[in-house]
Amino acid sequence: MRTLPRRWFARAAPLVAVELLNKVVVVADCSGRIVEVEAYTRDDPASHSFRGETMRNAVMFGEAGHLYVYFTYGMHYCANVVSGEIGDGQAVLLRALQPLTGVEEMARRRGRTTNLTDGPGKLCQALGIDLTMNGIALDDAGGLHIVDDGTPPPAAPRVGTRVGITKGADTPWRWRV
DNA sequence: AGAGTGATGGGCT
DNA sequence: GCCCATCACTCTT
Repeated sequence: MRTLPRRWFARAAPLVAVELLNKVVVVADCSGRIVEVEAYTRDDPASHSFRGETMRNAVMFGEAGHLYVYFTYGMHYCANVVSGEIGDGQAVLLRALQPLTGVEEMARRRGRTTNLTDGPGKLCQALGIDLTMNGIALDDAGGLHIVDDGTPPPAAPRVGTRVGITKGADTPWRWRV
């Protein structure tokens, strides 16, 4: 059971994404196993970093192992883990978790007892992630960290392509357990 | 199980 | 203005 150090994330986003599967996200008493992720790189038209650095996406261009949180659709937050080296503009979006601990608290935050963390906006609501956590380091005390409990990444994760991008063939992928 | 749709607000062209 | 890396609700197979 070790908290992943920030340097662990300083590799290419697609690689970090696959290895994040089956790791555990911990926020205070709540935790969940990562079962779906998506990698975003600088050359991906769907990536926030595609059009360069702005005030909003600055964290994504910073040091790996930090949390990039953004607000979208007028009501949802999404959490990403910065990867690569400084300036790369790479991140991995946390898309879904399997709830492990603190289920009651997550249910209270969600206002329901089912489908607590099966979507990027849902897991942020369940874990209480909002813009105040944007930019925090994942190996700092408190806040959010990601731990390895010994469960290996799946040998053959389900891979999915993304569609709906106007530019040509899309490289970013989505991995599921 | 899957398709359609309204809610809602900040960021970018 | 228009676009979203969304969600939940509703109605249809």
